[in-house]
Amino acid sequence: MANDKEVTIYDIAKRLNISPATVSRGLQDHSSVSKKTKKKIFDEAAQMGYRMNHFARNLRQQKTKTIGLIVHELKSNFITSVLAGIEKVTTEGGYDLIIAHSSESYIKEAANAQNLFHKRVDGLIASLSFDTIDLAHYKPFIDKDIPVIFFDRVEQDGNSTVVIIDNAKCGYIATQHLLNQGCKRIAHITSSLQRNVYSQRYKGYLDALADHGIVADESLLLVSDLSEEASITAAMQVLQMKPLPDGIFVTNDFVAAVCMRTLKEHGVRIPEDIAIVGFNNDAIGKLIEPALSTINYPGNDMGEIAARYLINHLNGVSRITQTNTIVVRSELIVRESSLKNVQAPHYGK
Amino acid sequence: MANDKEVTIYDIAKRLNISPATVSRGLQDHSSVSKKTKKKIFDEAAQMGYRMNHFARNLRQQKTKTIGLIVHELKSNFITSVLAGIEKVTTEGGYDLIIAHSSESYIKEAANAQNLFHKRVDGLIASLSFDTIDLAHYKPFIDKDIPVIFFDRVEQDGNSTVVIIDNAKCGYIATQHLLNQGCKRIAHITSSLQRNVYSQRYKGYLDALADHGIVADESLLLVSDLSEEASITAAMQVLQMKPLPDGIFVTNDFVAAVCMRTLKEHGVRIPEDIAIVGFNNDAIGKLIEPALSTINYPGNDMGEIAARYLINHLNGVSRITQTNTIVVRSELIVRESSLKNVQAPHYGK
DNA sequence: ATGAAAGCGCTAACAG
DNA sequence: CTGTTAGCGCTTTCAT
Repeated sequence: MANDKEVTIYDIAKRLNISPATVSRGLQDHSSVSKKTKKKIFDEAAQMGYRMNHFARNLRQQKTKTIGLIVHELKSNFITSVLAGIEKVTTEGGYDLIIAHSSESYIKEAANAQNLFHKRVDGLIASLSFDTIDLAHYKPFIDKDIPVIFFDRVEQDGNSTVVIIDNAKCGYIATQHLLNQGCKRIAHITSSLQRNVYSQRYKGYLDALADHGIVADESLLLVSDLSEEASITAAMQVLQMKPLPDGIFVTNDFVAAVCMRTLKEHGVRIPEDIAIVGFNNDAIGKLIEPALSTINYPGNDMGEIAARYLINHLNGVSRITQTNTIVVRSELIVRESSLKNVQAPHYGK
Repeated sequence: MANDKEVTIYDIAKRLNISPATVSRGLQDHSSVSKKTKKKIFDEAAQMGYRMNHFARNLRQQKTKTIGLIVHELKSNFITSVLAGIEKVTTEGGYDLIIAHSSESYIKEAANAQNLFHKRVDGLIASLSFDTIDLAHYKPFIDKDIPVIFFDRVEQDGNSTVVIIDNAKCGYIATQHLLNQGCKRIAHITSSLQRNVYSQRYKGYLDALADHGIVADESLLLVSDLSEEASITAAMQVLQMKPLPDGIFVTNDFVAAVCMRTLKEHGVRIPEDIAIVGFNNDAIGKLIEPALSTINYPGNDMGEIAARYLINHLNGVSRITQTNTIVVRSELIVRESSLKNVQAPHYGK
């Protein structure tokens, strides 16, 4: 039975001796169709194995019921969590999701944006690449009133709706925690300061130092990409520092884990010699030794929130422009890697 | 300029004083349109900001240019790799990807399959859930000649095209490696033996034992889900075993890492007391101590291969039915967690 | 090499 | 509450 003709509303209409319009309305549960006919329609549709043709509908309605997602990288715990959250909400809302990833490249990001624009997504969710320097490639969406929501890595120009955490605050509390542990000389390993997430965390770090009357030392700032190699390099640079730092705030748990390994291989004791705080609360944090203190923030929720806002906007439930910045909760999780003088607690286990 | 009317081929045709049909052909680079007109068409299209309406095209052609993907879980390093591979190939091929995840539930998997069927995907790629016991929900696809490719977690009934690794061989070499290290009493921590991947690995484990003249001890087999809690429980069960095993083959790196942590907390030395081999080559393997020996296999490639086969089939380049089983390479990576008596090498670093 | 015309399946005025 | 009708934008015979 491979090549059955598809069943259309006309076929249903014919069998029931009613008009296709009524079938269409019935299928949409339109209020102006009698219960009886509706039931007949649904039964017949099920019986005949009817499947809606979304293309005809979309063509007619000029809607795609599709949301585009642009991420900088798929192979990331954080992004995967966000994705899961988005997928949940969009599926519930009856939207399809087209995913594009830019591998941290501005060029690819722009190409993806263009592609999704041509595919006519109803809305877009995006997180920026490392080297994305402007938002020009999103302009076609803005011009056509297609809503765009950025999350995590965003440009805070006040013109776009963004879902973020308070990165400055996180940087502050992470650094403050290290200071409270008695650290006096705290290094910061991070990534491109062009991206808000990293520059804000850096700002929080600087503010915390300042509030503790410590003059920031630029040579303690290490910028790199987030690869394993770069992380090893960063750790080696730390080892060269004289005097050695007594604390490091790292912008990413994976990088922190690699650094810790490298430092330990060179005889550095953690946290006694150097205390470490990471960022993201990845699963590895609880598996390495000592367990990694980190900043926890809910990727899943961020995805759900971004998607929910977008869909509400599309459904006319709420207007996006009214809420420009959504800040999601975040918190410090203290584990052994940063506890200099106290008995290790068992948070987050 | 938010509400410009969309540019259609009619608009282009009017401006150029040619017929829409010619524009359509020109845009498709059809051979029966002169170079000159083609150029004019392309220029005008670009100039006017024309975007193809995929719905009209799909409606007309009765194709969706969309591929469905059903996975058991998104938050998995392996799945993410596969996804990245699939995304790459489908994007290159001009296909959209609709992703659905079943959270390891047969019910949800079936619902997702139905949904994608109604959305009329041109093809489907799927990996089965834990408790999926039959393939009935894929029957509508088969009946309509919609190609389905399974990967990793599959049902090898000989009727479907599958992309897999040789799990039995992997189980064999992992176990053999432990035996070669002098292990005599090897436990196996795995998951639902209903799924091919786990049952095959178990088979490999049994075969290796048999080939070394060791009688398998059922009490050394621990089946659980792959959660952190279950992994701790499994480790505790190992600790109860008398005598203690001297090796464990674990079906998943994360589970292995959690087990290792738990065992170490209870004073077990690894690899001296118990040698451990994991599976998947996750990033954590290189970050925990001792570094985890594991089986490496290429998720990315599996994704690319599955997607490529599907697309080739859809494009009529090759017929799927001719190649029923594609086995992807896999290998043992030896690290410190399994090296009982030799100096630790630095493989896989 | 180009044009005319029909139709993919659905929805939304409008009319009753 | 139901039917009639037109049209969304594209492709594709069939003609020329």
